[in-house]
Amino acid sequence: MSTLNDVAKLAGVSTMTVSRVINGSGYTSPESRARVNRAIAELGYMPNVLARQLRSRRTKTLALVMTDIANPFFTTIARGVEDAARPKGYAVMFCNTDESVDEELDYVRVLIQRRVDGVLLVPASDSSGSLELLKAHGLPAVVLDRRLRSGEVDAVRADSEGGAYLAARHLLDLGHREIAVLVGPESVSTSADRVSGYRRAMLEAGIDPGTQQILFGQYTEASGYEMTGRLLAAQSRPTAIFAGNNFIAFGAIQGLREAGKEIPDDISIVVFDDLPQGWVMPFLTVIAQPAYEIGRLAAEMMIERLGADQPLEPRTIVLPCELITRRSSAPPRLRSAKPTPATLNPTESPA
Amino acid sequence: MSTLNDVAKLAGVSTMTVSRVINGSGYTSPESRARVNRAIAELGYMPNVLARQLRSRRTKTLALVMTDIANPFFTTIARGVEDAARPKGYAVMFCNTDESVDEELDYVRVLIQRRVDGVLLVPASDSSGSLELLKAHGLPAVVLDRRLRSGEVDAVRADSEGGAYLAARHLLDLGHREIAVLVGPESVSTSADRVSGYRRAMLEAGIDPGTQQILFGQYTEASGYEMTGRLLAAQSRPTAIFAGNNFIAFGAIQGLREAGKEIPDDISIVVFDDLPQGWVMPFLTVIAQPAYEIGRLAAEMMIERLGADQPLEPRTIVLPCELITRRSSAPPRLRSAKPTPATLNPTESPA
DNA sequence: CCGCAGCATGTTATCGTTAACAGGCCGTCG
DNA sequence: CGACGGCCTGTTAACGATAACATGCTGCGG
Repeated sequence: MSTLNDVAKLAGVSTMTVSRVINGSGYTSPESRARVNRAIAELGYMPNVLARQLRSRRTKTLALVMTDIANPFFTTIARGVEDAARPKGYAVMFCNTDESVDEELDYVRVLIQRRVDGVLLVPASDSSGSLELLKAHGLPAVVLDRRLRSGEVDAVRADSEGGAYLAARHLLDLGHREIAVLVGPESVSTSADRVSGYRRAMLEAGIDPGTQQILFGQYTEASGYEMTGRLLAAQSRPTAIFAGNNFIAFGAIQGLREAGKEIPDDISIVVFDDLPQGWVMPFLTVIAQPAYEIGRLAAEMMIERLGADQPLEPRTIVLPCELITRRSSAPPRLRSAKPTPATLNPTESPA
Repeated sequence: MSTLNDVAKLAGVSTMTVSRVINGSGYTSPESRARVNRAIAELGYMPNVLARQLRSRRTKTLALVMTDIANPFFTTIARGVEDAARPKGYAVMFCNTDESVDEELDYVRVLIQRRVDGVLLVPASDSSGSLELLKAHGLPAVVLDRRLRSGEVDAVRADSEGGAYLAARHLLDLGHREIAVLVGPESVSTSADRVSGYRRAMLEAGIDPGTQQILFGQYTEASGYEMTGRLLAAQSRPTAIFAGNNFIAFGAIQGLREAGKEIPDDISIVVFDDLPQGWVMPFLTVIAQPAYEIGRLAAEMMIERLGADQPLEPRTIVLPCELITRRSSAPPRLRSAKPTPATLNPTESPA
């Protein structure tokens, strides 16, 4: 494996001249450039990225640490990150924590050891210590998707409270008065915020949220299924469900189907998070988050910070959500007419 | 960010002693160990992986370059690779080429520059030059899934010829005499081999493969759909289809459904590649490849080679495929009894 | 008492690159 | 003519770790 030095010898110049030609930095004569390029071609020289990174103290690498790489919401964020980072010469490492604080810390340690330039973090918990660890080693971070108590850090997220308000508002407008809520862990800000937004809409409509079923669980299909079971076993009979994310919705739909409930005839459902083509997409009424934008903006924020001469003040960006009305929500108790076959109707196998 | 040197100073020893304590190499007294560990804890020291890798000339990193990261066959291989590599202290970089030779070469160049220890490659083509480039820079490679003309390299793959033979044999045993074949590009060895195995079975059964429809396309859903269209437009009327991989099968199923063909009543289908739970899985008769094993063995082969004192001879491992009979294949023209609802019946939304 | 093996530690050079600084040459301007 | 600024190149010293070798101590056998 040839080195800068080999190239320099062959071209009859110093290593610095070779380095300057390769990086296009400093002054080089057209003549040197030609000789160096010829030598590079002849040797099939490839720069050693490790040495470069060690010396320059920059790896041109960002990391995206997220809680569930199987969730289209996060893969969409990942695409946004990558699309913003690549053109600026940054590589991206993707890390999956499965909502585990320990995994998150393990990854953060690895990232520090690899000297990534910055970390984009979807925190598994408010108190993992990851941010402190990063700060202690001088790595900048941007927090994605979730709020943290400490505001001393860049953050990009969607307006969960506002989105949930839209969802509840939509169901109220349709005439629903008993609206159950199924969300993730109470300790995760998105859950809390989505419940807040829901509460605000209910209060505005003159309904006491205390009379409603609000269940906290996990952001998983299994948990959605289980919560739906509890919902249906209870006394009250909600005419609509607000599902806190797409996976909870899958579980809920499965549970409702098994219980013989038709959507939206027997029960309406509105979901936080849209889904890409090929999933259950054309059916569900959703609150769409600008996932791609969240990823893109977070990466841009990070890169801007890395390029800044002096330390920047922490910034927070909150993006609005959008209600997309489809066929899973309708006025309550529409027992007479059946506008659609009313089952899930998944037309295509995913590909 | 503290360094070995900082730790050494604080502990009152030399950097080498610290290095030895951290790596557990050479002799160290319990006393030094204690002092060093205390200093490490106090400083929150984390080793600089870049410097370590540069000096030791090993990155403890493998790369898996594959042609379609969305295909469960390859993600299963990836799991096998990771599970074999992790316990031995190797990290794995995953690279997706989308069957493009240019992307493949780009990745190979990046991997050389990053000085990965070895590359596991699913070649996009027989003649990309990737292997030559790797060899020129002294990086060992293992070729996965596909045959290459040059046999001078480690290789792990499934027995496509034998698997295809099983598939054809199965359909012949059911009584089919007109069996169409839809596969990927003729230039990819797996396509060629699957057609060979099919041919052998047909000849054995006294049928001239020349009378059959054998279509080459891409290993994609779109191509499967398109080829199925051509199939149905032709004169001959196959009673069975042998699909060269899972995505081709998806396209074919879609095409058959649109043409009003029921599976397996009107037409049987056998597919190369099994699918994980949650897909169309419990329905399709498949030739299952030991994907996980392919990945695991390839990684083990590579790690063995990296640890060997002297150069090893190139080795090739070919693993057998398995026929798993399910509901998509049946005797031809069973118009009378309908044992199943006979449509695809996808029960669950994927999660 | 000497030599040698086993333990423990330190010194020096190096991995391959770039940052920082130091010229040297040429032309131009005061 | 000397100073100065734009070009071009080279030298030296890192970046943070480990390989290789050197050294010094202890205890044991001959």
